[in-house]
Amino acid sequence: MATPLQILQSHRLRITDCRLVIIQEFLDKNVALSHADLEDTLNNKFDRVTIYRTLKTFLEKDLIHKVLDDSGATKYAFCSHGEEAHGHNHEHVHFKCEKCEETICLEDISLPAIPLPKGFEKKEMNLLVQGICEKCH
Amino acid sequence: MATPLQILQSHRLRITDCRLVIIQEFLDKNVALSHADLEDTLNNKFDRVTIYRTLKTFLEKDLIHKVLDDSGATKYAFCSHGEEAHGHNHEHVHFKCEKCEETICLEDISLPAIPLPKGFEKKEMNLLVQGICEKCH
DNA sequence: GTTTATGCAAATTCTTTGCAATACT
DNA sequence: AGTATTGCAAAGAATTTGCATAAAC
Repeated sequence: MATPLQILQSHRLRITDCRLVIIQEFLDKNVALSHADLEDTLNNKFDRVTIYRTLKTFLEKDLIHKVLDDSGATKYAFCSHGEEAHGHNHEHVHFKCEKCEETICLEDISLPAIPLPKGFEKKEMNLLVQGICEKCH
Repeated sequence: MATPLQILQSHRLRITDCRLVIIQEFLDKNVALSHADLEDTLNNKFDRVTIYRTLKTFLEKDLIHKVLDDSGATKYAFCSHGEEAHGHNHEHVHFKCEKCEETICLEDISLPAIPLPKGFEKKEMNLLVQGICEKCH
């Protein structure tokens, strides 16, 4: 289990407070987080803009990935360690609870192959399941 | 095949130019459209706000549904006729092309059941496949 | 010392709200 | 006539950009 420091180092990113704290957040909460979520939690410790730029950098370095959401807010989740290991796993299954609004990655669930029409080439698949989560039942 | 007029009537919505034209757009282009897409096509024929409100109304009446997208823009697609017939089909498969950026509904493809962990209850499923579409190959 | 990240201000874009005028039934 | 929809103005989110300061390497 890598630490925030190790994660930054292995991605050749400069070590800064903001980056360390945001990675820690993703590791602690195991849910998808939006910019607003982070801003709330970090409670003005860092500038709004810095958080945006940190997320952008992490996205570019494949440290986090976008999580689909129909609420309009862009959410991000930490890329799991399996993904880091062998390049990238472009199959994501997420579950969003309609009550608590939390989105979690269902990492153990693998997506079956989808038979695409002729001429279509798949690069990435994202499945979003919405419903009621275990905690809210 | 229902006309825009018939569609509005069957949903007990008032017949207005903006609504007719937007439904026609959805029927013509068979792709998911964002507010900006509509604004561009309708080229200032209707106010920005009116388009927002029309989309909201159509969403509430289940005439259109949100299409997941990781670009930040909210996209909408017309609900197919099958859906209208028996309430609502909450399983959507969409394909988004990374080149032309178009998103189409793959209506014929059905989603396999996903085995969720205990305590999770599924209400809706959305699969977004990204890659290269037939036209862009 | 050089490069990169941060904070602040401000600009853009996206979306919603209030209200009077207009169109629909 | 009565109710719902539209357009305009303006407010409110969400996100991006520029630039000087500060921190990382």
